[in-house]
Amino acid sequence: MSRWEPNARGRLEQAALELYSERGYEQTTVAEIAKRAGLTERTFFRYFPDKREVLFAGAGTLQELFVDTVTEAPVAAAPIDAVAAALDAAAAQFQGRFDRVRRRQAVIAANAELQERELIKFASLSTALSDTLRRRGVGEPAASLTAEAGIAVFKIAFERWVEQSGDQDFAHLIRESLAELKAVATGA
Amino acid sequence: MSRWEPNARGRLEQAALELYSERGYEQTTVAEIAKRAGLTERTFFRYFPDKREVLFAGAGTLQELFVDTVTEAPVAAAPIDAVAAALDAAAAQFQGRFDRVRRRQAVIAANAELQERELIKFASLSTALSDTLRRRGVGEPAASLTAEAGIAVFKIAFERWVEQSGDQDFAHLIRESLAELKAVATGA
DNA sequence: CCTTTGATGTCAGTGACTGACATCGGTCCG
DNA sequence: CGGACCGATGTCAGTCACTGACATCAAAGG
Repeated sequence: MSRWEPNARGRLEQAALELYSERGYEQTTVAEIAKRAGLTERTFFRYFPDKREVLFAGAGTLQELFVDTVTEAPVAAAPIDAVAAALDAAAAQFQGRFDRVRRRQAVIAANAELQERELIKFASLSTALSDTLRRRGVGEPAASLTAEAGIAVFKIAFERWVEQSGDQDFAHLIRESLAELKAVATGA
Repeated sequence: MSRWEPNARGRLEQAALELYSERGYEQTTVAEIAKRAGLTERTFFRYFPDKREVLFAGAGTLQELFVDTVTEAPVAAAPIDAVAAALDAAAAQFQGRFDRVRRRQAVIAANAELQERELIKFASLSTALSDTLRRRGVGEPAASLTAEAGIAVFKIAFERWVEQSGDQDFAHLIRESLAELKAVATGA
């Protein structure tokens, strides 16, 4: 028998999401999160660098998925299409977890600090995407612009997906937004 | 004779930029900023809601400029061209202040928290732009996508402008980036 | 059996930020 | 003129996010 309950990190994430949902992000102290997870405040900060990051554990995985998908796209694929493939792959990841994603998003939508953190995660995604495109031979500023445009499409499709009741396909919303971007960019 | 030195807000902004430049954002305490401005910490927080915001005083003005320029664009102008006009107007605002802008940007580039704040300012700009476009009759998701794409162009042109020695025209970099976005979006 | 290791706890800080209240030139009104 | 009021600032005490230093102790390994 081990000395401690297993999965401390997961318990902290769970407790944080619950408390942020119940009483709001600002009204929750780290000590309370730790207590609900059966740990101390100090231990919380051993797993997460700050109070916000506990909501963004999945960001690293998502970024890897983006990078891998772009890397593995056909050499002949245009940059924007390689990025589109990555967005589709990401959509598939989210598809099954609608309820949890939505709860998390409601917490973020209610607090500006959390929105800042979300934005920097998107920015990091964009940078990673841009780097990957450059490794495929895309120049600047094309790589950065393609990455930013792709993330914009993702953000807007994601918003729309979360807002509605869950019947619309995320991947479909992404394709729609991408088509709209192409139309809009050419001055339609 | 008035009871206090005038322009407390301006003195705080100046002191903050100096100190953030000299020893870095994290190594500077709000008490130090206030002291250099001849005020107390408490007064700092009466002018700025937090330690970061003191660097972003101009954001409101910039947003007004964006919104006004888009509002006044010819009715016949395509959404992306109305946004392009706003970017040009913004470029003109920055053009003369290269040194100060660059110093500020160096501070922001050195600290993740400040980057988060900058990102949420850009996001706010994007939302304002999107709202303005919708008021011009542009639908969704076209309005949001046009706004996001426009901000992406601005961000990337801005980066390039700040990185180089100041001889390249900001407005020119914006036009270049916008052209590149159009090319990239269509799958070039 | 003893040593080492790793996850956790304890404790004492620092600094951002807030609420409540005090201060005191300037201004305005009677 | 004089007192009431106002608004920018100061003072003070408190909360909470976050950090560094050190202690604890079951488990793993020799």
